[in-house]
Amino acid sequence: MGSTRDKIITASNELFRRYGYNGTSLAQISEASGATTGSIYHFFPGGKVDLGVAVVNTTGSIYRELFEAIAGAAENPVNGVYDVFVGAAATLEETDFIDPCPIGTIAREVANVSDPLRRAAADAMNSWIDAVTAHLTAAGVDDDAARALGELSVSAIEGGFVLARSRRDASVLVRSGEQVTKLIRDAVDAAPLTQRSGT
Amino acid sequence: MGSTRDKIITASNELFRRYGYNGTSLAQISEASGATTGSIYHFFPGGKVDLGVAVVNTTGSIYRELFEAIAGAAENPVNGVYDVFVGAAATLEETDFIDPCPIGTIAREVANVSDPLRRAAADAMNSWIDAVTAHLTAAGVDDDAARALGELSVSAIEGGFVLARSRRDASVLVRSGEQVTKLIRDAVDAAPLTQRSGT
DNA sequence: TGAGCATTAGAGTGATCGTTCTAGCCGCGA
DNA sequence: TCGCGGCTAGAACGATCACTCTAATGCTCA
Repeated sequence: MGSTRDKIITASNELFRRYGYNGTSLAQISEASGATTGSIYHFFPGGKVDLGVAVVNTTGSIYRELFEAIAGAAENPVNGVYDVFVGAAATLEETDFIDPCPIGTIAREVANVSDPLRRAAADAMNSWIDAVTAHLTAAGVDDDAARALGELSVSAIEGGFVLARSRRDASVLVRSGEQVTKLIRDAVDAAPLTQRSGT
Repeated sequence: MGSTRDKIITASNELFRRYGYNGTSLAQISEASGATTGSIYHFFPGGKVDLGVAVVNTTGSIYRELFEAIAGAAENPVNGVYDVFVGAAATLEETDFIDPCPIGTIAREVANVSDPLRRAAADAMNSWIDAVTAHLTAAGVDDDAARALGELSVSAIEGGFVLARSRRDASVLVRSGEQVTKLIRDAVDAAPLTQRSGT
């Protein structure tokens, strides 16, 4: 079920990443998804904004799950976030520097114009920060410190995308990941031993 | 001289920050600047891209000088970058969360579409990183470490703008500034005493 | 004053924008 | 077989897009 709807969201996601939100037309989305204008407005009665919100919500959930999968597979809690930076850099190079994240682009374009889109973007990024915070508190870091590191991680990745795509060189993400990891290591080392988990 | 040209660039800068690059029309720029279409194409024969490049170059220089002014006025080398984060947060709140930086927005929108704009954005951000690097090496930090911290600073600020504007809460910039400052303090403390300058 | 040129004025171009609308298709329950 | 509602098809709408073009203006320097 929802196959046409899914195709519309998937096509929009890719187009937004490549051309931005305002830079993508519904005609492009129609052609790329194989859905007609009628279908798009059937599933997204609010038009382009409705569609944008759906893309942001969907991508937000996917990336949160991706973070949890990567961080969960890390050999130790300190390296979980670093692995995400490295993975993002690899993705960027493999896709010829297409934006890996439509949310940051949409947020910057329309944060002052569309409240629904702004809120959806905030919710998505907050959910990532929640995930990083949970990951670090599980390693014994206190909540405030963990959250500050989560915010820095998300900011550094989103900002790193801008820098990496402009330069057409993703290595900055790896270097920023190393810097953030230093802070995470210090925070984990400072945690009371009794609260630490993991190896 | 260049008064009309300047007005066009200033108006475009403000509109790009508020509505994005693709979200701003030449008609809006014409009205906001008081210049006619003819004048815009007289000064920017390449049209919107030409204008965008000029906005990026101009803003890039201004922000580089602003960083140097703020960092130079800091009471010690460690706090220079932190003061920039705090200043950015204050600006964001004073302007009702209008994007302080048109360059990040333009870069994300058109990095895969317009090479001149992509390169101009890269040049601007690289010049900021050069400035941070120079600031830190003057405090004795070795060049590679200083550059990595410069890259993280610019990424964290650009990414922080996305997060702060979506949340309509600029405090994340202050917290990220604190985290980055920890790394800078460690780097300065690790520098050989003979190379340190400042108090 | 008058020639020459940078600049401004603004109507007009075809293309494309997001959106609306009506007609028809399809599969399923009775 | 019929009817109905979810879904699709795609033409059409007015608005607006980036851009072009021809004239006219105003400033400078002789």
